[in-house]
Amino acid sequence: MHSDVVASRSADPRNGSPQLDAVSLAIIEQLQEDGRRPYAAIGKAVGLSEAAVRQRVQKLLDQGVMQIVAVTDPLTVGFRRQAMVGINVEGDTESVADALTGMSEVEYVVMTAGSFDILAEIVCEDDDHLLDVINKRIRALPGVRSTESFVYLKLKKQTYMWGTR
Amino acid sequence: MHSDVVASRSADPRNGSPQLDAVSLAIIEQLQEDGRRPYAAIGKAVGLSEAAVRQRVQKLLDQGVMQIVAVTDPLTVGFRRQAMVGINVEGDTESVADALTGMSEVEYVVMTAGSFDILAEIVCEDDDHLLDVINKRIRALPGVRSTESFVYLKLKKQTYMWGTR
DNA sequence: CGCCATATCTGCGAAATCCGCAAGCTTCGA
DNA sequence: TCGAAGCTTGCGGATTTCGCAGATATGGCG
Repeated sequence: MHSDVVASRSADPRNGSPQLDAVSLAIIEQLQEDGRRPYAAIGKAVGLSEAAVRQRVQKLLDQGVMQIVAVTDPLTVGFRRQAMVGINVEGDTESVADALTGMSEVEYVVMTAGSFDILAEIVCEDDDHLLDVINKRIRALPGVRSTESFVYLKLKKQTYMWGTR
Repeated sequence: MHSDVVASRSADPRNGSPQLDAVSLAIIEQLQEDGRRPYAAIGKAVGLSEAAVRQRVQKLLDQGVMQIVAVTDPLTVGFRRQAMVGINVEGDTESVADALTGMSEVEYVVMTAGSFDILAEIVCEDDDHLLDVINKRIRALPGVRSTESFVYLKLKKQTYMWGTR
């Protein structure tokens, strides 16, 4: 009675991406609008029973495909300095990325194509802490050729609504 | 109980940053670990009644201080091209940032200090769409002097645990 | 100082939701 | 043809959510 939707669209064979069908996508979209929406309401929206939605959501969480969390703008909340750091690497880029991943001050790490090999977003207590992380810890990583920092002045937008538009 | 805690720390006079006390911070941390955690459990953790937690959470949501949502890695999910775009502006930077905010493909906009005035993260259907957004729409904005793109290859880390470490 | 308005917290029942479980059905692939 | 996987329906019981009434501050203001 419903989903004749496009569905699949894997596009990435390796990477163990657990192929999501259109229904799971729809469930995720529902939870992107409201992470606390009841399973029954989601089921009604995507054409599934409450129990089925519950099972799927649990699996998506277990698999790490999605997480349901509160997000804020640290700057608005009041404390901490934030910055994006562009990094150039010689040698194994991924090992540097992994090292960054291990740092608690680093919230976001992405490998990119362009004049930076890696972009990392870091959140710190204050300017001293920020300076310390960038100069002492990141620049000290083996393979790091150079870095460039962009200190956050103001966050203007932050959404999680891809797929819903 | 009380609050001789630091609290305030606005740093941004306008912007109506609603001063958060230590209790609200603690509530947010709870929801950063699990966006669906029951109010009663949160209350027990932060020392408040269930109803009080409910009220504060509702207010935080209404005020836009936080949002509870499902987050994913679009690349893992399987479709769409992502990129970070660094932008240089001549004239009013904020008006350019506002224009970016209005674009549905733009998920993240932040004004920065450094060799870029603005960083914007964009999520697209495919390469054509990406090219279109960058070259036709962003570069066409009045005041945009230049842009530089960083296409995402792989997301390595993504957390929302500031405050909890 | 006394009073009112606002804000916040607590303590309830009532309603809704979550959760585990079982039985039956369909599909898909070995 | 058999078996695994996934969905549905149905069901209680435990848990959670929700709305409201009654305390308890707190901050003006005359």
